[in-house]
Amino acid sequence: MLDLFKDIERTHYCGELTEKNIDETITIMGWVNKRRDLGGLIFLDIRDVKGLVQVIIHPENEACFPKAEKVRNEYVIAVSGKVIARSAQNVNAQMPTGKIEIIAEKFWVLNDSAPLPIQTSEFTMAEEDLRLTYRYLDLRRERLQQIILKRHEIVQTIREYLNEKNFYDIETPILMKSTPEGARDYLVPSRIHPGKFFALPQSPQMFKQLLMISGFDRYYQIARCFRDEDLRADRQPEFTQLDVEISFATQEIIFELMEGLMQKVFEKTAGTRLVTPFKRLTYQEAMDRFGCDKPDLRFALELCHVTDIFANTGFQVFKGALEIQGSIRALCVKGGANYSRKQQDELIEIAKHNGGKGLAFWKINPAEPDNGAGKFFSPEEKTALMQKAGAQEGDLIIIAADKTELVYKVLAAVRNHLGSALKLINQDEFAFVWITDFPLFAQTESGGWEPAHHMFTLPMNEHIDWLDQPEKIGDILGQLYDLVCNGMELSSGSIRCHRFDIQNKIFKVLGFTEEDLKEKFGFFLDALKYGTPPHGGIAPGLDRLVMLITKADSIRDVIAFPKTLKAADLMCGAPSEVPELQWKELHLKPSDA
RNA sequence: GGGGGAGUAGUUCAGUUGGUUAGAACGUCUGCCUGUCACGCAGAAGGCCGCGGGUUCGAGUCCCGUCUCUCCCGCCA
Repeated sequence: MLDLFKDIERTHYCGELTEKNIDETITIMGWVNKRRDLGGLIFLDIRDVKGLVQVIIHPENEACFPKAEKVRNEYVIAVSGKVIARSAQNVNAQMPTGKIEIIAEKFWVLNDSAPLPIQTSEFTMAEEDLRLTYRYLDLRRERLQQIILKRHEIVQTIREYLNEKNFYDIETPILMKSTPEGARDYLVPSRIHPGKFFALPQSPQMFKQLLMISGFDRYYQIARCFRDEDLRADRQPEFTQLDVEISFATQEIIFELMEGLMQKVFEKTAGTRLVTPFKRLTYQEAMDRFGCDKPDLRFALELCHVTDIFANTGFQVFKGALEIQGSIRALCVKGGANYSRKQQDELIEIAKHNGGKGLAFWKINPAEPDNGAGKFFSPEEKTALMQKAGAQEGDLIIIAADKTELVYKVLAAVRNHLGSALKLINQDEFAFVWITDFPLFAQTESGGWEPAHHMFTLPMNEHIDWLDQPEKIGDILGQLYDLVCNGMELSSGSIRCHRFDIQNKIFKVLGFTEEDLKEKFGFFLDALKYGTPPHGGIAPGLDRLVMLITKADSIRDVIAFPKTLKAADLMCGAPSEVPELQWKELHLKPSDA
């Protein structure tokens, strides 16, 4: 019953046929998306990557009709026929090709199909595990096809832009040396070197810097990166970054380049004109106003600092925060005085979930001034609080008091929740903001220092001398910057440390011994000695960019073959066990566990 | 490592206080149907109720364990 595939030539894509093709005889190939058999007349919706078109098979056509009666959904067929206009009452306004249809003249069944284990219509969506097990079928879903094609478009636009700006696309190794940077490495055992391992790159960081030293002054790569950490809705173990590095770069040069890139990408692929230059916030400003370094600027709702107002408070919770040198900060919800107990409890849950102990609430209600935490506030405190928060009758004030770090975290989470709960967010907006002036180092629990972002960053010029002053280390700001959009960290970058002496000092602050340095970074420190140009770069996360543009809420939707939250590939069954012979060849022994 | 949600037909789900033969829709199969487009009508097949224990006269339902998917915290320079 199947026809051999020969001497058939596709002339058009289904989804690209329009009224311009009327009266043409064309040949399409694709999948039977839907069969509607009326007994004496059969309609087939044929699908290809460009879309759907309706084919009619009349019973008078004795060559086609018996075949069309036998086809089922997802059979692969080819049809030749004439494109005709649909009569007015038969136009389907929901369908892009709904004004035309094809009268079948020749009909080939190229392949059959077993009934699908998952439904791919827009009306039902299988559970995640099944979708991932049959990913190649889930990818037939219109929405996913559109995203994957959009991703292609975005990548093409990026390449076009960077090529125009004289950037070179250079590949860097996937098998590289394990280095003690942030995340856990994916390791690959070496057969030829017993007991030794390659690591998959967490990013091509060192290679791109080495390329600057070689003289390729403008580099980019659509680079796959690997991190063996726990997953999230926006985190996969392997993901893609647009890796960019520029010699003789300043922060301003990089900002301008990225603003131009985003503008072009959003204009071409999202149909949105972005306003540049983007807003800028220093890290400290972002923390003070929004409680986090990736604020969603699509809505206002800012934190306010009210520690001073409660310097002499009698309220135990606030007192406790003051005693541990913490702070008291507030959010003012306009018109929030009608917030129910249940809604307040919901916010408290969010606070607890983020490590907080709770929240204090006070509704601005002159008839009942002592509601909520208000009964612990003096009249002066109330006046000052209202003034500082810009609150008026009918508003709700939400207060967190704790270690400052925790207060930020809790209120940032509450703020984000309120943003969507109170529908303050314009879903069509893209609110870009640069976050700058990050601290270079962060204190570890044991009192040492670790890189706040990464260890190859140049401190602010005026802070370079502080590397020699232990008491100043925590105050050193780096030439670091993040590009944030709608509360999502889209890119991270920095001006790198091009001088051997400074880089060496940074490593010392981080507590590397001479031996460590030689062993882990010897080649890199060596390279810095041989004429390293000042340079810097940035690495936008491609997956997140695609999520943003396609409004996908899971990173799985923007990657053709993603992994589950446990970093497994359900379709091929990876990771998998391997024969004992392979263990031996790789000089590995099964663990006792 | 920790916390929440979910797991019942091929798929999405319902399943009351623990009580006869576990239901619906979609899909599949059969028949009818010449303008359908989530086609319609009539009928049929289809179940290890995730898995393993336990309580009980009796478990999809209660208890314990375990696996998987998912969301979040930790983690992710």
